[in-house]
Amino acid sequence: MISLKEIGALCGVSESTVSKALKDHPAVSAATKEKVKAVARKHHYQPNANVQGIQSGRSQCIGVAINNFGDPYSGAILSAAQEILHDSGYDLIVIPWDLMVGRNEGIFDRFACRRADGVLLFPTSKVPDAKTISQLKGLDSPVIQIDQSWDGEEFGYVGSDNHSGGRDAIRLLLRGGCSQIGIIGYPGVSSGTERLAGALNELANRKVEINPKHILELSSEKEDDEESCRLLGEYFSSCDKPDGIFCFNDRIGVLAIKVAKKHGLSIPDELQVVGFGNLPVSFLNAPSLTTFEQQPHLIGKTAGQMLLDCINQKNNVSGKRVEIAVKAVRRESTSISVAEK
Amino acid sequence: MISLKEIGALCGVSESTVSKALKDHPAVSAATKEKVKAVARKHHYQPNANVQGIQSGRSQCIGVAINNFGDPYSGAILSAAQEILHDSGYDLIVIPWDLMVGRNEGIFDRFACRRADGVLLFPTSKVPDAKTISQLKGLDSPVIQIDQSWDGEEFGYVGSDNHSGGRDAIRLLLRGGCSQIGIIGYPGVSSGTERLAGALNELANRKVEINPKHILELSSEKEDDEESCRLLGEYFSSCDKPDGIFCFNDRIGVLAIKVAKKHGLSIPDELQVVGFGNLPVSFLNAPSLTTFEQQPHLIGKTAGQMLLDCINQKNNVSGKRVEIAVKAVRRESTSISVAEK
DNA sequence: CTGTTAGCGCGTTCAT
DNA sequence: ATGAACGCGCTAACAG
Repeated sequence: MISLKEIGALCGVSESTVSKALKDHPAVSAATKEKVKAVARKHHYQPNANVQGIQSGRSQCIGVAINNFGDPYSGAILSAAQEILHDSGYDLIVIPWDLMVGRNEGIFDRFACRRADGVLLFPTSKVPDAKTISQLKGLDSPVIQIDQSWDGEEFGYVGSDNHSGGRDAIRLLLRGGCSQIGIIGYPGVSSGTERLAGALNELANRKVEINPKHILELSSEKEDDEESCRLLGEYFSSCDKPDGIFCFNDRIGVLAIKVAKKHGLSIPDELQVVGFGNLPVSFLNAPSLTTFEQQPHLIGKTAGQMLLDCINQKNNVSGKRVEIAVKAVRRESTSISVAEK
Repeated sequence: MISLKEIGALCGVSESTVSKALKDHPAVSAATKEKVKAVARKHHYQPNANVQGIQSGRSQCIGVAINNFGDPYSGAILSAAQEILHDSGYDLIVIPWDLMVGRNEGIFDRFACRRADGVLLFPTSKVPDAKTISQLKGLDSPVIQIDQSWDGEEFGYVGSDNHSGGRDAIRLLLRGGCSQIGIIGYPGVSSGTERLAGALNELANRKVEINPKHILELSSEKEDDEESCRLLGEYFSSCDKPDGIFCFNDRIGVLAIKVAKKHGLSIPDELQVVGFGNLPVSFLNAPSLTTFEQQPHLIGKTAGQMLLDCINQKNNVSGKRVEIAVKAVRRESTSISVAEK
C-alpha cells in the first residue's frame, strides 16, 4: 500500500500537503488537489487506520467476545450491533470465549493490546472466574453484557425481558387448560434464573402448586443432545407427568417434543409445550413449537448505541440495564386458549 | 493504558530500557528488569499492537467477510480458523457481506485501512459485481474463499468435496430402491453447481433418466420459507412425483419433508429424502434427516493454515484449491439399502 | 498556498 | 548496562 510520503514524491509536494489535499483542506490549491487525488486513486490509497488510532487515542475497534459463532440468536444481535458500530467508523475484533478459557493467556489481553474502545460480551455457558472478571474491570473501556449478567457486577447490560417472558409462558399454559405445570431449564445463567423467577412468581400469584419433580434442569455447558434426551426420557417416564411444560429455549422445547412423542404423548392434547427464542427450528419442527419471540436486532442495536454513547461520554454504562420485550408466537404445540374455545 | 515512556518515568530509566527489560533483553540488569516489570504488571501494561503493526508492516489482522453470523456451518468454520490464526498472533476483523452490499463505500475499504494481512471470504448469496471483485484483487493481501468460488477467479479456495457428495447422495437413493430421482437445489452458487454436477454425472453413469420436472430450484438469496413451501407444495402436487429427492442443504430437506407429509406422502416409504450439511436441525427433525456431514472444523483449520503459509511466503494461495471430504449420515428419512435388506 | 516540525508508542540501531 | 536518535505513517500547529 502506497504511503503519503510516496504520493508526495510522485507529485512533487510534501507529505503534509498530500494529507491536506486528500481531506479537501481549504488551504490547498485546486490544481494540487487534483494531482494528488489522481495519484492516490490510481494507487488505491487508503489511510492507515492503525496509525490514526494511535494518534487519536481511539483505535476505532470494538472487542467482541462470543461463545458460539453459529448461534442464530447471537448472530442476529451481532449483526445489528455491527451495523450501527460500523456506521460510526468502528470495526469489530472477535474472540471466542470458549477457546480462550483455560489458556494461560489473559482472555482479554488481545482487546487490551488492540486498545479496543469498548467491549461487547455475549453469554457464556458458565460464569467466568474472579480473575477474568477483574481483568475485564481493568480494561479502561466500557463493557456491555448481552443477555447475561453476573451477580454483583456493574457492567452495562442489554437483554430480553426474561421475567415477563416466564410469566407470560405460564399464563399461556394455564389459559390453555394445563394444571400440572412443568419447567425445563438450564442452571447457572442469569437469563434462565430470570425466566424461572417470572414463571414461579406467576404460579404463586395464581396459587397454582408446582410439583418439584416437574422442574428439570439440563446442563447448559455442553449442549449434549444425547444426555438431554436421556434425562427427558426419565422425566416423561414418571407416572406423574405434567400436562404443560415451559422450556427455557427452543432447542430444549424441540427435544422435549421429540422425546414426549416417543413416550406416546400426543401434543398438544396430552402435553402442551412452550419454548423460548423463536429460532428457525421452532417453526420447522413438527408439530411447530409455540415460543417467545425475542428481538435480537433491537438488542444488538441498543447495545451498540449504548457503547457509542458511553465512548462519546454522553453516558456511563456502568450498571445500566435495558430489557427488551418478548412476544408469544403461538403455534401447534399448545392448544388454543380456553377462553377462545 | 500506561505507556513505555510513563513506566520509564516511574522507574527512573529511559523508554528504550523499559522496552528491552520487558522483553528480557540480555543487556539489561536483573535489578532493572525486576523494577520495570513490577511497575508494568501493577499498571496492567500491554504493548500497543497497532503500533507494532505499523512498525513491522504486519497488522496481525485478518479480514473476515461473512454473510450470516448465525449460520452454524459458517460459524464452525470461523471458529476453527480463528483458533489457528489466534495462536499465530492474528486477530479477526469481521464484516458482514450483506450489510455492505449496496452501500457506496467499497466493501473492502475497511480491510485495506486496517492493512489486513489476509482475507477470508465466506459464501455470499450471489456473485459480487465486477467492481467488488476488482477491489478484492487490488488488496495486496492473500484472499481465500470458503465454500464458494467464482468463475475464472484465482483466489485460494477451501470447501467441501461437493461433487463427490452429489454423487454419493444419488448412490444412496438408488441403493435404497428409488427410481424416480428428484433434485432440489438453489441456483447461482458454486457449491450448488458442483453438487448438481456430481449428481447428474452419477445418474448418467448409471444410465438413470431424470425427469426435468423433478429438478427444482429454490431461490437462495433470501431464505423465504413461505415461498419455498409454496413451490414445494406445487412440486409434490404433481401427479408424477419422485420417490427419492436429494436436497442441497438440510434446511431445504426439512422443509421438503414438512410439505411432503402435508401432501400425504409417508417417509421413507413413499419418498426418501437426503439433505446436505448435517446441521442440528437434521437430527432434531421428525423423521430425522439422512444427510451428508461436512467437516467445517477441518475446512476452517485448513483455510487458516493456508493463509498463514501464504503470509509467510511459504506458499502462494492463488488458484490453490482444497476440497474436504463429506460423509453420509444415514437416518430415518431414507430406507436401508436394498442390499442390506 | 506550501513546507517544516513535532509527536502518537514503540523497536532497533548506535553511542556512551 | 543504559540512553539518545531515528523511523513506522500520519496529523496538526506553526512558519514561511
